[in-house]
Amino acid sequence: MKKVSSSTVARLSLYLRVLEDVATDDVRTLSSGELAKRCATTAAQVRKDLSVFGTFGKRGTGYPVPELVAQLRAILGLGRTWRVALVGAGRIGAALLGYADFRRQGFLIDAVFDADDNKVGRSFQGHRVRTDRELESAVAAGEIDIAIVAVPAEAAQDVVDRVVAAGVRAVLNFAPVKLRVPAGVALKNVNMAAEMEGLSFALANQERPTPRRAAS
Amino acid sequence: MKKVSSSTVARLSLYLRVLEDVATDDVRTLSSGELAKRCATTAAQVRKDLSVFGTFGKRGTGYPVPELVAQLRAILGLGRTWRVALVGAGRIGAALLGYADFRRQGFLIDAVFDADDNKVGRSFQGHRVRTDRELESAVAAGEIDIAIVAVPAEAAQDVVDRVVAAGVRAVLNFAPVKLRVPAGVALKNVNMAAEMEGLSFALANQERPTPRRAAS
DNA sequence: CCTTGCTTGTGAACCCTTTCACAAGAGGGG
DNA sequence: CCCCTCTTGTGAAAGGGTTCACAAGCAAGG
Repeated sequence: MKKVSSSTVARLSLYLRVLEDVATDDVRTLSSGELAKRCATTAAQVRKDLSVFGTFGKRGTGYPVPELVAQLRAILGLGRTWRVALVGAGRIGAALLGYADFRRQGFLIDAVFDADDNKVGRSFQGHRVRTDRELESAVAAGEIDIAIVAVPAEAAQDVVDRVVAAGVRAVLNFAPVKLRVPAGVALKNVNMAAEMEGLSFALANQERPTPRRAAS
Repeated sequence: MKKVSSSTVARLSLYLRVLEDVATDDVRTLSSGELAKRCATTAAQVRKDLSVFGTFGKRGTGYPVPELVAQLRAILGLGRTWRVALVGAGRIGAALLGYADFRRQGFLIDAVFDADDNKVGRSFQGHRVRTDRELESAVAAGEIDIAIVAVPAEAAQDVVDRVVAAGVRAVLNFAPVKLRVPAGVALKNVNMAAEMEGLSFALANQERPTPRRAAS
């Protein structure tokens, strides 16, 4: 398979969500322009993104919604359940445990770990917290596909090294640091602090009020 | 001020974190190469990023850590407190309320809103939840700088329209949709579902095991 | 004071992503 | 059956961001 940029994949997620949404309104077909409008992008971008994976549209008509939904789900690998381990049962970890969307999309949180012995043994949202020391063995035995790292920044690299050694090949990191993973391991970051600082930067460096007409 | 790419700003956040970290070890000076290594980027990238804002380094020596920390904090607008409104006191919202890092970095959650009358009046982490109907007036009166949108996808665009109309010019969106904001309003997105789907894509389309030596 | 070694700052080259523009194709109406 | 309109798929152009490569500059040691 040719190389696919991660921005393209991120947009496919959006397209899928919008398509599933309009499908419930019994829309049978949607043009790239319509889809683009609902995803805040351009028609050309939509077509380029989809064309990477095949020819799904019909000229003059647009894209058949139910078929495209099925195709996107297949492309994104959403046809199966992925087994997820959550490392770190702090506030963020606990919030994720209750995030119903995850299970709906096929992500099953299968094991929860924490290094704090006060948390070990307790249950959150029906998930019993296990000790950090069982991490490697449980991950290796449980055929975990994805690890979510929700531990303090200092501990994050260590955790990711351990889960990767235990066979995990996809990691979602919430710690505000750049993690190093070997080639062949997928890594995504969610860095709320950095996003907030980006907003801070934007506010601090905002141009003085443009009294002209606001653009779209 | 010239245009600054948002990837540059995101990296500045990382640099700042690393620099604050090494500063506690009483490191006085750090080269672009060292900083790059700790941020998983390149020396040239570090220098390019910093050069956008001025000349901070000394040739032959590197960057003076305490001074650069101060400069980065100033650039990112972290010298002051930003007033934040949280809209949506669900799981994610509640997790953010307890996120101590926010306050430490100068983000003060000043008001919490929810549309669910069962939540209104209750307190989370010392923040009393107010009714969604007070949103506009409270935001306008409270001189809120940043709105965090942590409501269901269907409600997100409406919320952002309302807070923008009430004068907010920076928004952090957790809903899994692309929001539209007028020019002059900064918008950042945190889309966990999309990140997970990106991992799913990576796993589903992973090359067959490369039995060769793993690259760095 | 001069030489040597190291590091910055930056134009230029490179690469990747997005946008443009248009030929090709589908469908509907007369 | 033909024409007209609409939309896709895609090469080519444009735009941005990253990497390269090197001159300029600072420090330390002899």
